[in-house]
Amino acid sequence: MSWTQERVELLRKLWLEGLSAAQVAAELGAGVTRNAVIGKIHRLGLAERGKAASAPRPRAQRPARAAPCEAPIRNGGGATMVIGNLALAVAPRPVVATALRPDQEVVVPISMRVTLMELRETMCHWPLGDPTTPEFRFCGSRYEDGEGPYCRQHARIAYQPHAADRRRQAGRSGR
DNA sequence: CCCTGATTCGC
DNA sequence: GCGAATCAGG
Repeated sequence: MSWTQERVELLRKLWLEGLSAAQVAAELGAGVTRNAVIGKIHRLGLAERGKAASAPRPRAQRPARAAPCEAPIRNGGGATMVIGNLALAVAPRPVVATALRPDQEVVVPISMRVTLMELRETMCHWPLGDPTTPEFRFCGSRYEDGEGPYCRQHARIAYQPHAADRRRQAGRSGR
């Protein structure tokens, strides 16, 4: 994602409105980190934002560059989705490939949806919407009992057998 | 632990 | 120019 004129405008607007760098990054959508926002803010000369940020600090020597981390590959064939510098480990097939039937739809009130920055370990990690748009959110519901990465409703969907497996199963066991 | 902005420097 | 890694701090 590059800094197009529109994106720079949105950045400037949100930043001057007082949003934090992380909040601005979340609004700009997946692939934009708060570091990217801060870097751009400085290059644009917007760092002041009226307020004196903090006392001048001497230095911050940058240590040797860390080795690039490997793309996460998890238990038995999860996929990896890479958006910009963000690598999302997608759980194995039941989660990624399960199609929702109408009666399985889980309606998550907009009020309880959260951005990536708002997502906490204790919140449901079920993705909602297109990760490449600023509207992308996570479910954000609290777990029922401190288990798994999903709330009860989404866990039901996530861990049910894949549709193809259900068909195969049905074919095997008769009918 | 959560978060904030600032800075350096390899790319 | 870009932004990850890191720092310093609340």
